[in-house]
Amino acid sequence: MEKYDPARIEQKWQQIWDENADKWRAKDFSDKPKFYTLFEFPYPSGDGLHMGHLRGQTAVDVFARKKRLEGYNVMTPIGWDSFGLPTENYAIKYKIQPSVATKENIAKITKQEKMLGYFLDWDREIDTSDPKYYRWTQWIFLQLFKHGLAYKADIPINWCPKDKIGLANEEVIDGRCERCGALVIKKKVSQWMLRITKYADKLLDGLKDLDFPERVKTQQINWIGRSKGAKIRFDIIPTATSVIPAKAGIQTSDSDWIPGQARDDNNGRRITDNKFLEVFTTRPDTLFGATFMVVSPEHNVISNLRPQISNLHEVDSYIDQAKCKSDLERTELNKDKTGIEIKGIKAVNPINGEEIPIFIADYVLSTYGTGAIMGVPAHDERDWEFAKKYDLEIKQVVAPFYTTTAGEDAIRPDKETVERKMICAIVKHWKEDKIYCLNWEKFGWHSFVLGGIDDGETAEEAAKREVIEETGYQNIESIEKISIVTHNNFFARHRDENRYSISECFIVTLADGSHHEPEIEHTKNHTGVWKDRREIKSYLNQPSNKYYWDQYENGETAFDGHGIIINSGEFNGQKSEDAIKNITDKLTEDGSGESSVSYKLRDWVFSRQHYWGEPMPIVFCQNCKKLIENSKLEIPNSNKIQNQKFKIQSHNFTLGEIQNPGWIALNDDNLPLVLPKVKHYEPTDDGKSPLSKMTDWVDTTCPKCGGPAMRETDTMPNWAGSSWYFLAYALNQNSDLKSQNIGNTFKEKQKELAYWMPVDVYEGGMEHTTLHLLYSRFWNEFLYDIGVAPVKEPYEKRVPHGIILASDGRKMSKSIGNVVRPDEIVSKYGADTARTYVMFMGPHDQTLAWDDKGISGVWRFFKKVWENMQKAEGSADPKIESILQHLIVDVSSDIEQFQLNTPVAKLMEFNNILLKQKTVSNETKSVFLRLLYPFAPHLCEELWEINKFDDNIYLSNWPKPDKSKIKDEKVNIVIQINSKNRDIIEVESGLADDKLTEQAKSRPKIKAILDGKSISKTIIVKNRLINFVT
RNA sequence: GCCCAGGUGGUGGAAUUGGUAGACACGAAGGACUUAAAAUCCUUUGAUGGUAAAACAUCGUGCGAGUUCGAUUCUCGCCCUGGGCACCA
Repeated sequence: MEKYDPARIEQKWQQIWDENADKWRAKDFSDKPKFYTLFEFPYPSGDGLHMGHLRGQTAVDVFARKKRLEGYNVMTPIGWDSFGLPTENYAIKYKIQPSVATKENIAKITKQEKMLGYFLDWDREIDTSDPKYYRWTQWIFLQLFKHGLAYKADIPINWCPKDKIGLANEEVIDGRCERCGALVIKKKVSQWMLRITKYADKLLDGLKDLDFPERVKTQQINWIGRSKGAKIRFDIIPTATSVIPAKAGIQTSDSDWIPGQARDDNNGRRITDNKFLEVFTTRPDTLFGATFMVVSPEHNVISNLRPQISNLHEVDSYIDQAKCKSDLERTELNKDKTGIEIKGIKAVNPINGEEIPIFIADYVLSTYGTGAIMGVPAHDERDWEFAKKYDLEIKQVVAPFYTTTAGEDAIRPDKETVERKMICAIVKHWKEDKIYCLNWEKFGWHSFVLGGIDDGETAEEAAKREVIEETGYQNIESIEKISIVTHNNFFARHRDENRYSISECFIVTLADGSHHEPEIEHTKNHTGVWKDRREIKSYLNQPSNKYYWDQYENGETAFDGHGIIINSGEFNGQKSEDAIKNITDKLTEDGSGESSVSYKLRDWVFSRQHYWGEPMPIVFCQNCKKLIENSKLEIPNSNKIQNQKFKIQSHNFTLGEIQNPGWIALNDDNLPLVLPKVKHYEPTDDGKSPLSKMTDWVDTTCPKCGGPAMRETDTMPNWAGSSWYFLAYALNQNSDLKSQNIGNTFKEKQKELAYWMPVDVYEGGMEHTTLHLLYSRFWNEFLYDIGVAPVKEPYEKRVPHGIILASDGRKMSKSIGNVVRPDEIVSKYGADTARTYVMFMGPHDQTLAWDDKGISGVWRFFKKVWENMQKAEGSADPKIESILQHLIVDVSSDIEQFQLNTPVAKLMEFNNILLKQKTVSNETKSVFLRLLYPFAPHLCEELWEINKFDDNIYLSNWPKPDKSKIKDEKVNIVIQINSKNRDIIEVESGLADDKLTEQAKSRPKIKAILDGKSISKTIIVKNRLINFVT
């Protein structure tokens, strides 16, 4: 027998598979059922493949190889996501053309891919930076534009004032430029945006039927963040000292628009009015509690009302400061809220006419809702903090409501309900860390001191009186109110009536221990007990008391739950749920608000001021701009996605062109708009893409009117190319899509698309859940709406993988120097070992720290497989055959669920059994090799050949279990007494309960323990355990 | 801070989804083979107590409570680690 030599056999089989690719590669319209597997295509960086690729791609290859043996026509395509920052930075640093660097990197990674022995559809290879590919990306962008889903807006970017370049978030470290360390500021830049928000509901609905892990769905749902509520308009009035001149110097334009959900109409324009401030809230029921308003620093109310603002200087400097902070820094809850009042104006609460101050504060983001909020400190935590800091009124309008619906305290419909005003007192010991509690023995209640408020008495007076009466302690040192009032509804057994209590809570500190025995009339239902502070939480069993204790212990906070409306005029007594509707209705009637839906999802910033990306196939034409603006054309307001044409004079304009006056799409025939070569890849001093320096490229003619026009010099973000690549694979464009008319080709390839889509399994990193996965679903749904994509949802099933950390538990990073690369392992142990070990390391969807110590285990495993599979043929051992059938079932279902560590363990276990055998039957060898094959294809292929089995293993069939070979088995049954393991017996599987009980009781050990005890209960779990409870 | 995960021996992990916790593998210790090393093979390996050795007993799945005959698994509260937070891919 030769030695196991992976280097030799891996090369040999890779060549054979390559030469016979026709036999296993995906074919359009094969007789076999199709199966489309997909992994996230790699970014061809200079570093080559990393561990994440190895993990993801191996999992897909294992799965796909099994599927092929099961008779599917499996596609596992590969391509390159090659536009992006790292290559551009590399180009700047080494003065190499990005396209050249990309080609080199692709060649390098291709070699690595082949070395790992993956079955890949190389005939479908794509490259996002190839003009043959990106002409389609450009075409899709134009479709989005034509359908009114692309628009220009002023969006802040990270700007390094020293280097004079825009920075990616990643390039900003602690608010400073990664390269030069200068403080980064926000600079507004006119950018292309995609209206993904218009697809928010579709993206939510689409999730329902998809086979995505729950956590992926939840994360997308939360990211989209749909919330129902109301828009409410607060009039703005001048304070006594200033007067607002009508519409003074106020302009309405698109550039005022801040992305988000603040729009009423569908054409990207915001109706700006200086006379009111619009807020979005999910809690219109708290409107009476609004005691101030806050606008974000970006809000246009500031620029619109400059003449009225009396402290402009202060306001402006605050805005400047806010520019330096990221959203993350601004919203950090533990940080001190900052803000200042805008003096000279006030807002009027539309529900009660109250005049309230307006603040500017950076904890309000311009990107969510309308960029302005009503401050309801009693019922919102952030507002609470802000109000505390700036000493603003806190007005409770919702009372926590505790109602008892079960048990002896449940409300009884046959009894009268009596409303009472109550107090609750947390009585503190004068010296020790103890609280005085009441134990209502007869009723089972544990509470603080409770009592009613008598006529003519204030709540505080009542609290003092009740404390003295009920506890007998005479001297109160201090009394302090907890601001939130609660409502409670329950059956009061001690009074035989339903009680509706409105309860206030006081913290009463005793001065000393001077004590008179309380009168019996006050204490007949309960006894008083001093409880240690730490025991209180578990001692109390009255919900409102628990709430008060929580407020006392952890400090008072806003009550943000639903409850009963108070201090709200005609809405008093309503439940929050009803008041939300009723107050919204009232506002709608008055014209000062309406119900509305808001999303956390924001529109997609689609521009980059960089070189290495897809050029935007669009030009700016002054003539056309004037033509459109002078036409005074009304922009239709429709939710439908349609490609509407608008005729102005002799020209047809698309919806996008009407919405973005002057911006004219290139004709399809002019695609691709090829990225021109430039001398320098650095952005210009004013932050524009290096393309802007190429005046002979920028200056062009308008495809619409033929007049002079300028090209857009921004490029698309890296996400663009990856948002439709799954369709590109199905298009199989390398075979016959050389030079056809772009606009029609998608339609001509409908059959191919319909055959392959949707992707059956999409494997990828958890870190892509909210961006790439959502963006690509958006594009696909859009393409579906315009009749290009055959299915609504592109991915049937999503399988996430966890990242592989370095052995030190940190992310692998070149700068730390803790990177391990797949190459190193392959060259040492071979591809089969590398593949199998990375599967064996741990559950596929979990984060793992790399540890190369374990590799030798897989290596030894394969050496033993090598020997076992070359043992002399022997007759089949029925015991081993039986175990083998279980192995088939287990390995099959594990692989199907992408649980790829356990099948390896089970195969090892079986191999260890074979180790003890002198001979192995051909049947066992054949099944075992096929089960191991997806993990270690080269090894199994070689052993298949050595055993002279038919054909090649890659053309064989996936084994099926043969039930007739499964023998009746013995099982071990644990005998427990009171759930403690006491003994274990072996019986035949499926033994009847009474026989098992008998056998178990007859065991001497069990007998001894059970002696003299009576068994109250016997619990039997089939084939697992028997438990005697005494 | 917000959203989503995870926490089990010295290490990576397993556990039929509420039923023998630690499969499989690494590492370590001892032994065999060898002039020696590597490779290979055999034995032991959660902790503590116990025994000459066993038997056996107690504890043990981040911490604290709860539900249950029984909890790594379910519920609540807390601590820690990782992923994402919109211009990295």
